[in-house]
Amino acid sequence: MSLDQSPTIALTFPDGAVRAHPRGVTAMQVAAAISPSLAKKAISATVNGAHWDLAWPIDADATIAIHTMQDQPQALELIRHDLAHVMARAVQEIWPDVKVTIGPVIDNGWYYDFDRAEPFTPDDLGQIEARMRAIINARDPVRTEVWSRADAIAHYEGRGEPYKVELVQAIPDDGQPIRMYWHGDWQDLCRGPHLQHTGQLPSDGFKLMKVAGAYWRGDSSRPVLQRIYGVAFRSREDLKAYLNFLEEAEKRDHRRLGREMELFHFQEEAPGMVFWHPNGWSVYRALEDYMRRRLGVAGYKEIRTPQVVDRKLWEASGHWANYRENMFITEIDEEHANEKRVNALKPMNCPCHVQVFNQGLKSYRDLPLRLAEFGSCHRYEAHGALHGLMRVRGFTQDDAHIFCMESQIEAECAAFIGLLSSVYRDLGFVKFDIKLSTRPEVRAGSDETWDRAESALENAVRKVTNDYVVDPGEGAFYGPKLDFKLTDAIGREWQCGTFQCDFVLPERLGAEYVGPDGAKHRPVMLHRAILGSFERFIGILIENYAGKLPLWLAPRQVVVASIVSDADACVTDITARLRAAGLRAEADTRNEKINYKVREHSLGKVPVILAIGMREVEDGTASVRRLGESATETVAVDDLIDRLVAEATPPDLR
RNA sequence: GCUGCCGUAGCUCAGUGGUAGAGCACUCCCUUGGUAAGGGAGAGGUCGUGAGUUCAAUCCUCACCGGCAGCACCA
Repeated sequence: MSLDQSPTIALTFPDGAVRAHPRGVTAMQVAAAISPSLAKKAISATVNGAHWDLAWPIDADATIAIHTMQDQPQALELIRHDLAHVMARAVQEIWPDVKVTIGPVIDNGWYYDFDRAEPFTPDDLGQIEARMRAIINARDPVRTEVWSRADAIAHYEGRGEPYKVELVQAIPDDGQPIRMYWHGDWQDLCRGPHLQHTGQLPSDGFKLMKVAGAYWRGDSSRPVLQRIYGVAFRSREDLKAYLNFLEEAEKRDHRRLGREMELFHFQEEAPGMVFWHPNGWSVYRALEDYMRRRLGVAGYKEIRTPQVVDRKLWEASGHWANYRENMFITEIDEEHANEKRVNALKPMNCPCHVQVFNQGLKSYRDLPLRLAEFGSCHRYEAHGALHGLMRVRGFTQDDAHIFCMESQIEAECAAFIGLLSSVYRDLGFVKFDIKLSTRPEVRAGSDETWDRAESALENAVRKVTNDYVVDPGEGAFYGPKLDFKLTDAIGREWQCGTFQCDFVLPERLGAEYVGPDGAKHRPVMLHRAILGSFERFIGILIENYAGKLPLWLAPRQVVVASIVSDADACVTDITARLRAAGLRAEADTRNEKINYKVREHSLGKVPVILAIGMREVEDGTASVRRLGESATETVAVDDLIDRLVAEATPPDLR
């Protein structure tokens, strides 16, 4: 032990001030030295960058910042964390035989997993919330103690808490403190930090949301626990804002809008497969036509490959060994087949694309060769994974594979990022994040190859932005990859685009080209997609726009509605002219009032409603009403058609 | 795939151990109405499927199918 330590340490505050304090001073004492009111309001500190409990001692010179509820990230972290404990305490007070496990902070709140024979009911949640409020109102002081491993294990064994025993045992025995956290006479294992007392929690800023089963430690071979989710914010207002956000998300649910807008449906006989209706298919085709043009301009060649392929190809590609559980396997009915062959519906397009590449001898002069396919794929996804258009079993990707030399990866990647950002912008997404996933532990290819591929991707990204994250070890075994996550109108993130290097498949399927040296070489294969699957992307578009798609994507762009039946002929005529001009227009000459028609088409998210009464018939005009606006405008039909045609032009053709 | 909940008319949902109801939508009639629901009448379901318990099942039990939420999965 060092005996020549100075009895004081120097603490540096955010404003640059430096103050001397006794060695071992707590953050609470530091706050108190500044002012009694700060001491009262303080919730935690940041000491040398670490989130620090007010009660923990500081043993050396450090930078320090004292936090109050004004400091949102720290406040939310503490509130959610402590509420997890308060909830666990409330549950054990009500049901003493329930066993506690873990309760981490997550986005917007926390959860806590309990081992209990019966699941919690919604009534239980109300009861737990009430007990939590009582604990908060009791303003129980919080204190932490440092225990030895042996004591902690003995303690939990004595209390019959096997999960906690397992948790303590899992803490590496490297001298890090094992902290016990107490409020009142209830106690939990926790690394902290925590609030001063339970009274600092917002008694009306949280809500228990739902109950779900969850595996202990996420392992599907281990017991299922009862998980309770809560959300928490600093105030009742923030909580309300969040609940409103959830309501907004619910209103945008593409499954509901898909029904209301008559876009698509699902049914039992084909779970996870979309039945596209005329309206939905119209959106699909507008998007596909757009992508086809963009890919063509970017130098891709479109191809089409089989959907049902003999298992031999899947064995060669490695899918039969690694992906078979997710594949739809077909067998030909023996009565009708001369030979019995086992086929599979393709879950991916890449092996077929290599077959196209392999036809004819390729020269380095052919590279890069960019083969695109709107490839219809099928994957047997687990029942529980299916979710509307977002997770389906039959889908179509905007897929393409670029066959190139290693030296071309960087340029191809840069061009791809440029294309992707332009496409996202056209589709209404202004923000997206990039993630670079690098070599995993188990991988194919030499370290030198990985070095070059990773830096090619990184260099390509850097040409566009320095704002990207690296996820070490998360690459595929066959090569590094970039993932692109876009942000929608209400702040949710969706991973859609991807760019993956593959050194393995060309090898497995024997792809080669003749180099300048006259010898045969392996091409690198780049898997890439911008939208991901059309199905899922359309789901994202619907939710992003809350159904109010931009005119060029809207299934019914214009509805022409008569106000009186004497205007019906004129409505039919205008509709025909709109269609002749290339617009998707419908006539509504039903025997209904204009109010009724306007309401119905507004709910159906039709962007433009034209109302035609006798005045319009006589003047050759139309009364134009835009979705979401109550004002109308009367415009000459000829001008209107020109205007709408211009507006309905896809962004790449403007 | 796992846990929990759910499955009644096209949609949203109510309901009962003795073979079912509402609102909207739909059809017809009246109404010709100027920008988010005009009025009236009518039609529509063997209550997800199969088995069991029972004198009797839409209702209770079990299995299966599908959906929802979460988990796991997303080579």
